[in-house]
Amino acid sequence: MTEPGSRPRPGGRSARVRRAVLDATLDLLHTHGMDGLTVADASARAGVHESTIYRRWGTRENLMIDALLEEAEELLPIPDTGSLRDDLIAYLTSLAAYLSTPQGNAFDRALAAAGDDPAASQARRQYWTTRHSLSGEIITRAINRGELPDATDPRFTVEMLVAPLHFKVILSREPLDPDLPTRLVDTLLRGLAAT
Amino acid sequence: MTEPGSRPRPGGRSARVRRAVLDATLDLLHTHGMDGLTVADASARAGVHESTIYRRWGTRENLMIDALLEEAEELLPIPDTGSLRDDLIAYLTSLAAYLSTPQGNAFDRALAAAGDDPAASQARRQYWTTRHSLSGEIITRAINRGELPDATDPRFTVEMLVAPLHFKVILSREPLDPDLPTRLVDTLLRGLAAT
DNA sequence: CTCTAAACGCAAGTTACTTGCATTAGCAGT
DNA sequence: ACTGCTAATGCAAGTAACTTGCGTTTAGAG
Repeated sequence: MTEPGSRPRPGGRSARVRRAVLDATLDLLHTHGMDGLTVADASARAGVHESTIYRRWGTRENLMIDALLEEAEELLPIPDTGSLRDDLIAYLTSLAAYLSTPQGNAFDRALAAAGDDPAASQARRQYWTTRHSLSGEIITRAINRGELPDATDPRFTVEMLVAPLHFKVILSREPLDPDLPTRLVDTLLRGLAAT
Repeated sequence: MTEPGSRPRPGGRSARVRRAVLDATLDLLHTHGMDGLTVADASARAGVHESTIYRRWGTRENLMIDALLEEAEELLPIPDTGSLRDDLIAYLTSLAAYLSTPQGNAFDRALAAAGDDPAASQARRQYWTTRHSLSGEIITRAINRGELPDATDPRFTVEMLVAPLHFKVILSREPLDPDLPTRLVDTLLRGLAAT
């Protein structure tokens, strides 16, 4: 055996069940929306018992997060226009568009509503780690082009820009204004005092 | 009668019940934390039936929000030091301190987890309206002192600063670094390009 | 081909939340 | 004060969400 003590079983039935459940969950999310998703429905559609889902994912929120994770990755490509300002505006615009869809909205709110159990914590860590490393490239490239000081913190900078979008989606529940990305980027680049 | 059709009954029993329930809820939040609060416990401690709470508040989250609303107001005073930078840093510091307490943390997460029912929507609107009008004064005063351009949008500006704090509390679940307020304020005031 | 244990199905149980109905108690008008 | 009206509450039964113990299946190692 390769691993002493535990024998994970990634291929075979587990993988089949996982895919079936995630596909069923995505289907239901697309048709009924985030509030219309129940674990019972998802299990029935996946041809799997309800308790299987609860055992693997723990809560409804964790299931939603896992199902929407893959989708989110590919819907948020990292632009590379050669200009820091354009890169940032493009990135924030696609993020705003995603967060305005039912799926993106559901993903953000599920991530916010999920608890601190191990499954949710790991999903959170995984998502933000890959997201930060991807979006951080925009900043790193700008530093290499000489557009930003060497000491610029990629993660801190990106968070200052994306946080207001998430804030409106999750906390104040306001629609995202189309020119919000541009305002955010220009304000941060120029500083407040500039006219 | 003053209002045709409906007769509100603000004084008397309703008010007594409301106070008793909110006090019981706050007590339980302080002792058991946000996850330890159940509607059954709160109702028992308030000497009120469980269904009364569900009828008045609808959900556990709405009850938590309502109970923590008053507390939040007085814990976030608006500083007036005469300097924009100092005002902002002081404000963000007190906000960060509040969000780091179990109560502040619970309040933010309850606000994020609450749904879109009328009760929750109204609580949200009320909270952010008063909060924005209060914190907006920092910006307005700075404009009047000539520290900022006349066209500066108070609400937009404050949101750019507070959003990263809420983001870490709700979405990434990271602790708030003590010098985060200073970094945020200085970055926004000077702009990214500055060294 | 056999053996083992992780993953699953099943069913019963617990907890959270909802709802219809009878009762209580503010408030208005006398 | 006294009386009638009705919103707000208590009570109890019901529904739905979630959990758990146990027997069964099945992927994978030897």
